[in-house]
Amino acid sequence: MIRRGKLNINSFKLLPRTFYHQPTLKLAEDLLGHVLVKTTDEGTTSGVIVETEAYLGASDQAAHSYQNRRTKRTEIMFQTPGHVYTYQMHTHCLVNVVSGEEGNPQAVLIRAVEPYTGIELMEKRRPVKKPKNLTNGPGKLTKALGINMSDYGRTFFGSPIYIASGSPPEKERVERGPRIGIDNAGEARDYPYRFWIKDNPYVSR
DNA sequence: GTCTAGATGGCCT
DNA sequence: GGCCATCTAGACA
Repeated sequence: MIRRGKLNINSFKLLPRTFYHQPTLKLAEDLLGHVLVKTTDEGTTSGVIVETEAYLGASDQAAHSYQNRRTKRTEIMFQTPGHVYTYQMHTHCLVNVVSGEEGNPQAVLIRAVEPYTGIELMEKRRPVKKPKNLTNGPGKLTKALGINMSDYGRTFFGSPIYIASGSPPEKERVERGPRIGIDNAGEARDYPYRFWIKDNPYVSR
């Protein structure tokens, strides 16, 4: 059970690096319920991961690393799992967890989180009328948590951006379906690589 | 160098 | 539903 309200951030328990060494689709599902944390000069904010998408690299037309395309941007995807892959999309920054063993450029996009700690700071960074609009999208959550391109290439274990152990949902609370916003990715458009926690109000759609 | 499309979000009608 | 901000990676010349 995740505790609400006041909480000592020192009680966050880092997920070990071994956690990231598993098949990308399983990692995408297993990340649900864990806690994405970011510490900056302004303070610490965190959110429970409630929606993810897997990008399977070489064979996945929707992935930046399709056909093992190796560029300055995708370089980090070729590294060991657990690295941070951030990139700019229009006016926003999106955050991914690098997956797949070294040389296999896969990743998991974090599409939505449920605000957990540091909510005041998040609201200061991202004033919203409806609470759920704080973090119910990949560009929204990065702004609320203060994640940006300076996080590119870090790891999720032992840096200002990390993932702490939370409480994964029951298996029957996990839903799966096609990814969002990749209409021009050929047949990859319909691959069911998106995972989310059923009925969670912070899921993007 | 130039051009284009994009794993989005906010505001408009 | 539509429009567009804002900017960079990637392709091509």
